[in-house]
Amino acid sequence: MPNTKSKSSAPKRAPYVAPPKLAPVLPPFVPKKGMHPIQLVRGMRDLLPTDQHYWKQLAVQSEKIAEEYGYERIDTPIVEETTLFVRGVGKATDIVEKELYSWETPGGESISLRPEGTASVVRAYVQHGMLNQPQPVKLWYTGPLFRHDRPQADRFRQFFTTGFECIGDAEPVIDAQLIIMAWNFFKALGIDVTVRVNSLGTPESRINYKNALVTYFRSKRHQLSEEDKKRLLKNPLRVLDSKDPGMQELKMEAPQMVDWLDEESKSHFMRVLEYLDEVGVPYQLDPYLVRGLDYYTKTVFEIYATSDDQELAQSALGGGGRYDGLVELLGGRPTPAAGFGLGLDRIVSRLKKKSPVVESARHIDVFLAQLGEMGRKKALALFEEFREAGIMVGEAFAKSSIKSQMEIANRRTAKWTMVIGQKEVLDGTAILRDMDSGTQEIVDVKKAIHEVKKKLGLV
RNA sequence: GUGGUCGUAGUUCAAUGGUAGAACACCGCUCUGUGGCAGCGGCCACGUGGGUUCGAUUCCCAUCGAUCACCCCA
Repeated sequence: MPNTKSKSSAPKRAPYVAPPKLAPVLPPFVPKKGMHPIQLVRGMRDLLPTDQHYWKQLAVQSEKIAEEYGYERIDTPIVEETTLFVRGVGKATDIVEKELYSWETPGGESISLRPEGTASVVRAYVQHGMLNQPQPVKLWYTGPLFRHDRPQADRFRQFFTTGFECIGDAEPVIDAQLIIMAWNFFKALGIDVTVRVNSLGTPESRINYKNALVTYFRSKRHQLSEEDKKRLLKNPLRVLDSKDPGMQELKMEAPQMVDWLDEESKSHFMRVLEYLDEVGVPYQLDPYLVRGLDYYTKTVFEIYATSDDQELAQSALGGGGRYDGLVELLGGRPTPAAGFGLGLDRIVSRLKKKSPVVESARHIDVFLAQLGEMGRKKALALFEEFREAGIMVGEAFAKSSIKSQMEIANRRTAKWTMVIGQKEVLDGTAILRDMDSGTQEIVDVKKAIHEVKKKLGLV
């Protein structure tokens, strides 16, 4: 090391460590016939350039809504300690029981790809002491989630969501405003949706209700299908959602959730609905709406595309609710909170169906066509000048025939094409062609930028 | 995770127990000096593995993937 005179304040140099031995050189990879083609891992997807503008639209809309309602962006890792989800989402939920991507690290920690966003945000809220900020703390995020489901149309193992979490206030107006936000999000995108709402009450009232439900259906056991008997054990509230035709009558007489809500939850729910009425956001009461995460309390809601056609609109575009117990569950002070998430993949899919036409070509002001090596050099340099002047330039420097360059200029709907060949370079000129009329003129190359600006009305 | 359907060029679709065609797209030429048109040419596929068969893209099995329902939700 030539560095002999080290400054006294400089930190001590770390002791020299020999670089690891290089791996033995492997023979070069030779493709063989019969090799299986490498393709996407099941449930994964590529977001192709042709679809990017839909995604961008959602990104813009998410940010806009967040700003309008005073939510601040937060990004949490896609990997968390497994315990976060086991505790937060609930051990017995499908999401944790069979859909979690978990593994053990070399260091022996059990970690998981996040299957939802709320737990991480609450973890961050607790860990960074956000309880010391003015309450409620309003946070939003967007990113990928992972669940090991069986894939289907609009159902992926990696999917993208945008979520909004409002932590630190118990008022029903919070719940209502979250629903209003979600409603406005879809309204701005021009997607017709139906909001379904329900109240699960406090954990205690929910348990009482569950027990009542189980008692009721047990007494009618002989009338239940095998499927529903299983459900009764696993998730009694789901029995009410059964499609079994024989169930319809039984359901009519089954205990209703509303009747088992504690007084506080009931009045909370009524007030949420009043607020929605006040703003004019339509909703459907859905007494069978249960969410797949244990942390929900009181208000829950889901958003579905309004199926105007025969398309099955059975998959929710978004959903959320209140989770008053979660902050405490994750080690924070008892803190009420509520939030919702939006399924971006499914929303993109709706947007695509709604307006499948795509205008792909990016806008360019002028296309630079070159001819011969001298022309190419000049055009390459000119491109930089245009770029620095803020003019959008198109080019195909790798092409040599003027014809193919004109074709590309045309395809990219350039209004102007500037042609520079050997002759022009020697003369210090350039040809400026109007692509609509086909007329062209010779301009001084030194004034080329000014000339183009003039044509574009920028000067 | 359970059950059903499906799997041919980049895309949309054909045909066939004797190894596959078209359209569009892409690349090139006609045309190193001018795009939208045209003509000509090129490129590219039977998801993978096994079985039956003289011979399989076709029939059978498995597998992978997609899709639908269940399930679940985003």
